[in-house]
This record gives sequence, structure tokens and C-alpha cells, in this order.
Amino acid sequence: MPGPPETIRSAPGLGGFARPDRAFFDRDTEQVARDLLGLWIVRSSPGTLRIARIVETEAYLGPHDRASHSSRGRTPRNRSMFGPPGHAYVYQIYGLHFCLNVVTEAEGHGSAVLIRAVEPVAGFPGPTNTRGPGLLCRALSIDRTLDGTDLLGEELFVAIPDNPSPFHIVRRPRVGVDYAGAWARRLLRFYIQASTWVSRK
DNA sequence: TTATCGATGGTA
DNA sequence: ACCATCGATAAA
Repeated sequence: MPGPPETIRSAPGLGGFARPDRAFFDRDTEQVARDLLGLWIVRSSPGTLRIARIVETEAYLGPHDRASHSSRGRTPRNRSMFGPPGHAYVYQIYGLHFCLNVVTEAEGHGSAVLIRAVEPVAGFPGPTNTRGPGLLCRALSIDRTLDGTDLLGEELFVAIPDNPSPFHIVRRPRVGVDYAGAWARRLLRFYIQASTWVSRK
């Protein structure tokens, strides 16, 4: 079956892109976190199309990972983290900011990749700070209404640019999870070494 | 440069 | 009482 006729397949002036399939997300979470680097996150809403390049991610492995929201069990807030892969888990933090995750592995697993920073590519009205999980959600108009959204859909989706530039990946401990004991020291944060759009180096 | 703190509100 | 943040301010 072909996709719906309104499916977005290219970005004017930027060349084309492909779409990952469901299986891309139904893989080892650490691997997905690495493979998301350099890909695009695309936000399309009536009258606007914003494109940003993913430059920083963190892997949250599942209920056994003490830093992961899923380690506290299923709740109304985190239910989409236990949902099918390739969907969004969006939560609010400190009452002020939203954070975007990409759900990974099989339904029920409770793992996801946090998108921590992106580089504006197209469609932003002016200079926009997208260095940080809360800031990028603000820049892309992402809030809890997008929780559970299929990232293979049209509103918010992942794209694979046709001509990606090469990069080196840096591994670091995750940010803001000191409470997680030994899990806080695991190298589950990934970013593009040369990028100036990383939240902190 | 690092350290600290207030904003702000859902969640458990 | 926390908290996968951010921006401002102060100290050094």
C-alpha cells in the first residue's frame, strides 16, 4: 500500500529524504540513540514546516535502568514509553518544559531515546536556540498533546537525509540523573563531536 | 569559569 | 518532595 498522497517526501532546497521503517526503532536502544544522530526531526503543522538535525541523544534502556522513567513502573505519565516503537513519549518537567523521547524496542519494553539537542535546518523564523531538550521542544512546538504520536506519521516524524555529512560520535554520562547510582555513570549520552549545537560539552 | 537559585506545576 | 530544565546572578 502506498502512503497517503499528502505524505511529505522532500524539503524544498534541501534535497530529499527517506523515512525509517518501524523496524528501525524496534532495535537495541543504545544503537537507536547512535543512529538517530545526523537524522532529521521534522515538525509539520498547517502553514509551517520546520526541520532540524539531531545532534545529541540519550538512551534510557528500560525498567532495569534506574535513571529511566520506566523504572518506576507504568503510570499515566509514562504509558507511551511502554507503547509501540517509533512513537513519541513527551513529558513535562519542572512544570515548565517538555522533553521529547523516541520509543524503542518491542511494545511493553519501556525504553526510549531522549532527544537532547538539534540543529536548525529549515523553517525557523530567525535565530533559534535548540540546545537542550526543553528548548528544542519549544522551538518545534512540541508539548504533551503530541505524546504517543506516531513518528512515522506527518505531524512529527524522523527523516533520513539523502546526503548526510559524516561525523564522529562522543559518549558521555547522561545529564541530570545523579540520583541513579551506578546507572548515572553509564555512557549513554551521545553527541556529534564537531557540532556547536550540543547542549553542553 | 563554576555555583547557586528561582520559576512553576505535574506526578507519585 | 521530588524532578531526564533553563536563565539569571554571584562568586572566584
